[in-house]
Amino acid sequence: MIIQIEPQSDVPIYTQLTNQIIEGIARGYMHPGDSLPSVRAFAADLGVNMHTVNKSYHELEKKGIIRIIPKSGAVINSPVEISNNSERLLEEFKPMIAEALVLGLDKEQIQELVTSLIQDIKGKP
Amino acid sequence: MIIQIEPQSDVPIYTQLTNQIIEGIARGYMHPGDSLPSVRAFAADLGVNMHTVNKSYHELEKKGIIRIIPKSGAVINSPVEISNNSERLLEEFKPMIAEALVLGLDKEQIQELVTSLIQDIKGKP
DNA sequence: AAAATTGTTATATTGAAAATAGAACAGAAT
DNA sequence: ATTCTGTTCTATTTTCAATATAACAATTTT
Repeated sequence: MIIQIEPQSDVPIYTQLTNQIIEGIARGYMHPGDSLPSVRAFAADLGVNMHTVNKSYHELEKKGIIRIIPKSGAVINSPVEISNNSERLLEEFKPMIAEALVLGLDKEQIQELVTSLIQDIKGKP
Repeated sequence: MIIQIEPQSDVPIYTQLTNQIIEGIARGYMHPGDSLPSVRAFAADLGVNMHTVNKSYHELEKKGIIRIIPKSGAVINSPVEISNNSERLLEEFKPMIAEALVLGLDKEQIQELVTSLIQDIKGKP
């Protein structure tokens, strides 16, 4: 799985990494039960610092997407063992929905946008 | 319209302000053509610095939601005079959709989430 | 059993961003 | 004419992002 980091971006490196790992799982490049690379190996691979990868892993753990086993590694959780995050998801989605509405999109157009994104992600290639 | 700033939050004050203004417009508390308060008055009202409000206004202008008329004020744009932002919206939505998928939500559940948010916002009270 | 690898923790430094503060300017509104 | 507007400038403080080492203890590998 290919990760592309843009050091110049205004979005922090650890967030870029978090998002791309999530997208990689969503696309099926990685599966529940799989281990993520060690923070050191991954950092060396990406050319970033170990702590930057570590921060990303802990962000993923906070979201419930992986579990970090001390002195061992990071493992991708299966959806069934993830606690209910609908509350947090709602709060994360709200600003975007509001923005789309203000920009003039109606309900159907927003649903189309969501649908096309889901198909883009799930229709792997 | 009531704005609530949480200084302790990890999301910057100017972003909190931007999001709440957007939500306020989406909810119909403010309308296209309306003027936003002056940066000074708003800042005094919120108990924050003038430049923080100014930064929020420029963020809103970048999104196309308001226009800033030099030496005059900030005015809410109508949707029709907003250029096409679908490209940026797609990029903003993607990480959230991917996260929702990884957390185990299927297409229908995500659509439901979006629908409930839209109804919450548009069904004013 | 010994060596290597793991995540963790701690400290330190650098650079950028966030937020505040005060001041001054020129155009607009009253 | 006075006030108010957004703009611009400089400056400071604080926080965050990122890097850099180093050391520790437990797990894995050899």
